[in-house]
Amino acid sequence: MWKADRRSGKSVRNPFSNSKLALLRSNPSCLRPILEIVMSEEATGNEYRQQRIENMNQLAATGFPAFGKAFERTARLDELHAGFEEGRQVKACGRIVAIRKMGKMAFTHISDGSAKFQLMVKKDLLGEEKFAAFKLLDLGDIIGVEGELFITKTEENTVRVAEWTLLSKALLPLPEKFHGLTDVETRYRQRALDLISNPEVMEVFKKRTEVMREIRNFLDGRGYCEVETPMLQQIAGGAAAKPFKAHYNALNVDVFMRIAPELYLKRLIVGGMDRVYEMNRNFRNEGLDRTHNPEFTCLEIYQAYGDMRTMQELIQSMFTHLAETIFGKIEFEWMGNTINLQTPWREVPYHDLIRENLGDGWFEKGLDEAKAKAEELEVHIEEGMDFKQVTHEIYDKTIEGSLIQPTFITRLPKELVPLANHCDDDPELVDVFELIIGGKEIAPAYSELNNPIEQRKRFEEQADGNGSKMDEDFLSALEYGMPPTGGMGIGIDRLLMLLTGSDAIRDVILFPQLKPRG
RNA sequence: GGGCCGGUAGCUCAGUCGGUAGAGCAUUUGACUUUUAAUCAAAGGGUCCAGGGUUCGAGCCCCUGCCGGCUCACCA
Repeated sequence: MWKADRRSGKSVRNPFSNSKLALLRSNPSCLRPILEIVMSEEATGNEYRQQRIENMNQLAATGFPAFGKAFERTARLDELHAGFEEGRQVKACGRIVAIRKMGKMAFTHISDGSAKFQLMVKKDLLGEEKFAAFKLLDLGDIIGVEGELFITKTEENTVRVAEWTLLSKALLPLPEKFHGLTDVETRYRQRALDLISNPEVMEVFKKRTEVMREIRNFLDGRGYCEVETPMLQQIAGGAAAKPFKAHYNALNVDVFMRIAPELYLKRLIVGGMDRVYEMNRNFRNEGLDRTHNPEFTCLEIYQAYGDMRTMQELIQSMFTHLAETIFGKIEFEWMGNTINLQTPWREVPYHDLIRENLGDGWFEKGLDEAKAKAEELEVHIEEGMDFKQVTHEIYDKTIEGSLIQPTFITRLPKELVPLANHCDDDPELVDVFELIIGGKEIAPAYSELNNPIEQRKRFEEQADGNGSKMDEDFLSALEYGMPPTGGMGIGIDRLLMLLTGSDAIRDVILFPQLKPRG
């Protein structure tokens, strides 16, 4: 009777194979759960899930309940490999990621996210019942085992299993073992599956954790103090970007997810916190592509009595430190280029870079000549752009992307960077750098503007008559006096793309933003 | 937003000229005590992204939509 699936009318397999019948004979009470499932109208799902539920019930009936309790292991699997010692009795656990069953023995690989480890299960060691039950395990199940370490003929570290227990039953099948999960959409939507079946993905995210920890170590070691400033802001300042909007009921005010922590960190500098940094999420209500996610992680650092040069030294030391301590190398492959982080990095003033690429006489040219050159380079120029804007457009579209090795662009025109101090020798230029690596902007740094009158003026220009956007609290903080300050912002996700050789920001963010599935 | 490409079994992918829906892995059954993409034999498994249209007949051709990838543009 259980052969008939009422829903489809199709036949289903007889769940009672010979080996299973052997189990049933020894414990007839296990018939009940099997029948409940097989006969149940609720028994839905695909063939695999159905099969695994049957296996689960048979395991439960023979003394292996499907969802166990905490398991005290001797060590994690990577530690087990590291401290391998033949003959040692150990307890180990993990998810079954490969299984090779034979008549009276089986080999299995378990993985706990740190490493894989081979298990050998033999009938004569376990006894008939426990061995038969072991053969009911499915790929993906999580088990704990106890046994002796030894090395196989093929010289692989292995546990000879004397006891085992089921810790968690996997009801859904894992992706194919050889190709893993490659469907990009499924990988992002079901990151857990991605992590289980693609070890290199796990590796990237472990590196992410290490990098963030090491950044903190590095900065803490230099006396920088990590702080947390508001994510919910009533005025979204510190950058020019569209914010996400929310409403705070208790105060009946609209609030914004922050687009940058800058204005709060500067308040702390005013308050006397000498060296501060914040490494956390920013939110920008903008497009989504290979290098942009609406929430992204940014490291902002401010140092009182410093300037752009302070930041220049800091970022070179920090990046090479990360490269050497975490990755053990100084060269990285990224987006088809080899990038060498060996310091000192090249520094070139903006105007020199332009002349280098567009000719010595570039800044003597007129607007029409510049536009003609833009056209020649297939750079689109908007109506009404002036000479500086045309120049910058050409820079943006053709020069920046060609700077593969780390390059500091300095002495930018003040129009491009409204929140920085001007250069001592030229009020038209600002004392900043933009760090370009692999043709991508990685970090800007400023000698911060600390003149409150000038700051107010620039805010007013930026707000364009919309007074409600002015952060008056910040301006009055500045009026109490902010020391000369060096500041820098580093896009952590992009840094991680570089260090891990990832081409897409989604590959370094665990749960990237996706459209809802229709 | 524009252009191009894609969505077929749990996974990875084929699918010819429009004519019975295919393979490998996985699953099930049988064999198997040193395997490791185990092996050997057999079997089962499909909302061909969705909805329309053309046609005697559509996975395939046409239209619309959804989701994704690449790319260009925009925004910063």
